[in-house]
Amino acid sequence: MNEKQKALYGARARIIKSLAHPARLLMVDELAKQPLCVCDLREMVGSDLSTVSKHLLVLKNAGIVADEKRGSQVFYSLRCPCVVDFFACAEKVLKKTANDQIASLSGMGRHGE
Amino acid sequence: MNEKQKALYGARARIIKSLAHPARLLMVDELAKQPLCVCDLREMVGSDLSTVSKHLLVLKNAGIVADEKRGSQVFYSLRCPCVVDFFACAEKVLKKTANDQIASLSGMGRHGE
DNA sequence: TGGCCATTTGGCATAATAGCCAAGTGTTAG
DNA sequence: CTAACACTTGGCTATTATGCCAAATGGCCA
Repeated sequence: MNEKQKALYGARARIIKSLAHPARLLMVDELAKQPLCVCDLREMVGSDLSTVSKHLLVLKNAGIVADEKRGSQVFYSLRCPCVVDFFACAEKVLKKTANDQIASLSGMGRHGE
Repeated sequence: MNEKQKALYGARARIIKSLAHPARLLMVDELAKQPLCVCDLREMVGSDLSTVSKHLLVLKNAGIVADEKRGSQVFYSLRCPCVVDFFACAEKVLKKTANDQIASLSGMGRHGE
């Protein structure tokens, strides 16, 4: 892995890593429908407000969401809607894994495992 | 976030998290072209063999790759090629971030920042 | 069988994350 | 000005991830 590759994959990894958390995925999912303020998201996630705020900072630093102040509230919105496509792929992986497990079970008598 | 959601987003997060590392992204990128053995990947990544092996275990546990023993070697292959689509989206995020930064620079005189 | 090769596993030190509470900042209302 | 609200930041601890070395495993060939 040369310097150029290190920079390229490092940048990609930072973005993907910012999504790699259940609460942040939920927030992205909700923000795909409409912009929401922190307190809305706090209710959905169910964690401490400071925790939610920090998760949003992670997403913001990665360029996933944008923040906009409206009065005393801060609304977050999805900057790149393509990230929700990650869900479909994750679902495919899960489904394939489940299918393969079932297949290996029904094939047990014939070719071991 | 109720129990059902927790399970759903937790499962998705586990998959995405398994990809959230530069070395693993490189390996996925290479495996998208062809199956490779651990020693091939070790050369590409440039880390210790044991490190590469552990990265592959992470990907395997997430269902991203499959392993197949051929003689004394172990070949890994991509189980769900859709994961490479993550790259395109990550690229979009990076590009948009770069564009927005340029835009904010040229707009500086007019609306501050 | 002995030895070599490819790979995995154990162990450990270091670093990064997560999440809570408490304190700080900024905004609106009275 | 003060109080209440929305949010962010600091600080701390617990958990998890990373990556190396060394040792263990499994296959292949003389």
